[in-house]
Amino acid sequence: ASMPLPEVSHKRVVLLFDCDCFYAQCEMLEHPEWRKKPLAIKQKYLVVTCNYVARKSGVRKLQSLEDAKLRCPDLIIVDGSDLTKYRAVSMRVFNVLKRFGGAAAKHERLGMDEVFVDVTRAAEEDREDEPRLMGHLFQPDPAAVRAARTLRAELNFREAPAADAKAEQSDSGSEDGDWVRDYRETASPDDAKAALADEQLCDCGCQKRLARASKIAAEARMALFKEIGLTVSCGVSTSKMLAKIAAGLNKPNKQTTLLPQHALALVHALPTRVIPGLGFGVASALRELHPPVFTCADLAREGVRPLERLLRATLKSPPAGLAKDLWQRSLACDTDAVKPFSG
DNA sequence: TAGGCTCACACT
DNA sequence: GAGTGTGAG
Repeated sequence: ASMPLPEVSHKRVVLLFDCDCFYAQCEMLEHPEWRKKPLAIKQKYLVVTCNYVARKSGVRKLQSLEDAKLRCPDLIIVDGSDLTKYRAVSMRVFNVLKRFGGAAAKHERLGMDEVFVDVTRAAEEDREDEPRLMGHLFQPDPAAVRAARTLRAELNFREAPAADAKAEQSDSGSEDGDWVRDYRETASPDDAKAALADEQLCDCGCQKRLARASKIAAEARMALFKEIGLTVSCGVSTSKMLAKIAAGLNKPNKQTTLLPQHALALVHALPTRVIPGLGFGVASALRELHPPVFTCADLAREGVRPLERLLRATLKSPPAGLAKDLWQRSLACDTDAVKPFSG
């Protein structure tokens, strides 16, 4: 190991709110009669998004209109090239979310349909002894846990959650029944038990902070539904990357918590494209390598120096430090801060 | 040296 | 597609 291995503290708590099929939901707000019908939003000749009824028929994002109509002859198609309506709803979403996480929270917009919220401070406040975890908890299977352990050992990478000074201080499921379950109940008994299993406890207090954050997430999602009528998926974890990946695990209209001690078991087998900042170009170049680099574990084993060479060969002018950042993220370590007022 | 501009690239 | 944001130069 030639490069300093990533430092992982679990002190931050980051939420990612991701509006389900955003443009389609905006249209359904104006046309409730479309809610139970297959609906696609087009720009030029492409379906840019579609509701979950349409997805059941095989309609997909960025599919040609032709394909979509073949798969779903009764598809309702709306032109979405005028974005003004969507921008307005997007700002309403952002303004609702700004009320959550307390005065110290930071909110960052990503495109029109995603918002990161750093709720570290609110999650630290110790007003509830045993906060209940809301929504889903990601649980790696034993094989994935073993694979992550092997990868860590290979790279001599020790997770060091020994808290630093700061942390130490302290379906379209839009039917009503679904709502009550997802917002009002805690995680399933199995999830809750797993969260408290001795071997999975981390002594820095991240479980409690994430559980508190999961409650904030549930309250915010409830507010978005009541005040705007939108369903969102949410990821709860300790970095932007992990929150984003977590949000994708249960969709639509669900929230998922990812404990940092489970992150590598989830990330190691995923394609390199899950790493923020690693786009189509770099991912393709990585696959051309011999042996090819497909997964985050492949990239982690590759190391920083080879990645630097590949970036120089692939990109016109690779930003300084990009190789190191991407490599650290391949080990589920993402230090990118939530940047406030990005919208 | 600070700003403004374009470009490539990534993100939705 | 229809944008926005970022870093390099």
